[in-house]
Amino acid sequence: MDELSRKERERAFRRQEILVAAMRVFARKGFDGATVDDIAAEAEFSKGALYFYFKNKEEIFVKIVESALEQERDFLNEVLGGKGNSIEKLNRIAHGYFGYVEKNKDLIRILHSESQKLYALSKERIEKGFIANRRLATKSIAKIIREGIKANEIREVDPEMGAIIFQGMMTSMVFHWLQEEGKQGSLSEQVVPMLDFFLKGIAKVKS
Amino acid sequence: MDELSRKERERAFRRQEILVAAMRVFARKGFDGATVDDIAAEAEFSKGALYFYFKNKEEIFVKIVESALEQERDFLNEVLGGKGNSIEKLNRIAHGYFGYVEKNKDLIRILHSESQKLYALSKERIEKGFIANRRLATKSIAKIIREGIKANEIREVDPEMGAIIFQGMMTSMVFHWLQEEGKQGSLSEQVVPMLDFFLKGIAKVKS
DNA sequence: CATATAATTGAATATTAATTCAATTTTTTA
DNA sequence: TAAAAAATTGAATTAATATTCAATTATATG
Repeated sequence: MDELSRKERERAFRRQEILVAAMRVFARKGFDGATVDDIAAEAEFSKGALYFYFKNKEEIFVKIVESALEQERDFLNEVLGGKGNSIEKLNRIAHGYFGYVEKNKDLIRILHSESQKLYALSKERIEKGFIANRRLATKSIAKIIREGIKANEIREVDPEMGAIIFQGMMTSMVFHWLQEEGKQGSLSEQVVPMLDFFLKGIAKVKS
Repeated sequence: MDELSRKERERAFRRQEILVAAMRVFARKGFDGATVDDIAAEAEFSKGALYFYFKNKEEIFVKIVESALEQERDFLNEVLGGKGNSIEKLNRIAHGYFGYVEKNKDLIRILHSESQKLYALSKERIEKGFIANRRLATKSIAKIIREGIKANEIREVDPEMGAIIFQGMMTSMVFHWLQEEGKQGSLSEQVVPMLDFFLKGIAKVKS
């Protein structure tokens, strides 16, 4: 039983290795641009082995996207909680998000650039999952802004609108960073002044 | 001579028709997803005719991107000029841009979703062209913000940073709108409140 | 109108890459 | 350690689609 369990762990581990390798290749070349040979080479397996572990190329892609979805959900549940005043919370969300993006660069790149394929291949469940995640974030951020207004820390703005803009701003920063590759420093660095800009715009002016 | 010229006009017109049809197909299916048959069907020509007008599928794509580049340049040169105070100028840029996006939805969708292919296929010239366009816009917007600060219309912010955020905000709105397809109203409508949000954040508070 | 040129077609071919599978190697089991 | 099972390989096959081209039709020219 112990033996069996070890074998299963190893099999799962190899599956995972293949997925990680595939992720790198998809990030570099996109779904159509990446050949199964590319993925096999990156994973240091033969083509045939990939078909032992996965039904086909599409399944590899879908598994990657599925895991991305779960991971994102976990991340959101973690980062959207937390203590402090509203400004601190927004700050922590932004930094958390950028840290998350930096740690999962390949995954994020795939989600950004392959959104069409994602839509074409992924089952409803996945589609809905990502939408639900986004909504969850919007709602949580709006709530923080609303409380910030009550606590006199934030100007009178429409909380929903503020949340959407906050998210849009983060997205566009990530977008910009992904396009520039490694030409610049870390995303977190880049982003501190931008975050300040937003917070200054929204924060109650001291008088 | 007049005859010859008419023939040339017609040939150019047909080339253009093919490009527009291809644009629709690429927007829908991406470069790899779109087959030459798809494009031919959309253009109401046979496959063979496409190869009479263009060397291959790649050339069709590159021509589309090239024209997008020119068009964008023209648009920027037009919209970045204009009179009025700084807030009016920013307002006009945002509305102009959203109008432009709405008029060129397919093109914009291709540029957004096929950025990898674009990078892989397009020659340096094109690559540099788009970067130059972006820089041009950043510089112009920063200048407007700088003048706005001098004129006491805008708070003390870093003009460059403000410009980047302004662009990022517009980009993310467009991104959002493209993803939502026609589920919502026009982009311009959507965007008025968001623009206000940004302008209120940046505008000098009346006291 | 007859001939030459241009435009168009779609079946045939070439290319590329996904998928399969028989053979081989490695690991487990008894 | 020998037989069975699992894992792995890469060459052969299949599938999809880009490209070519000989034949056909339409248009221009004299």
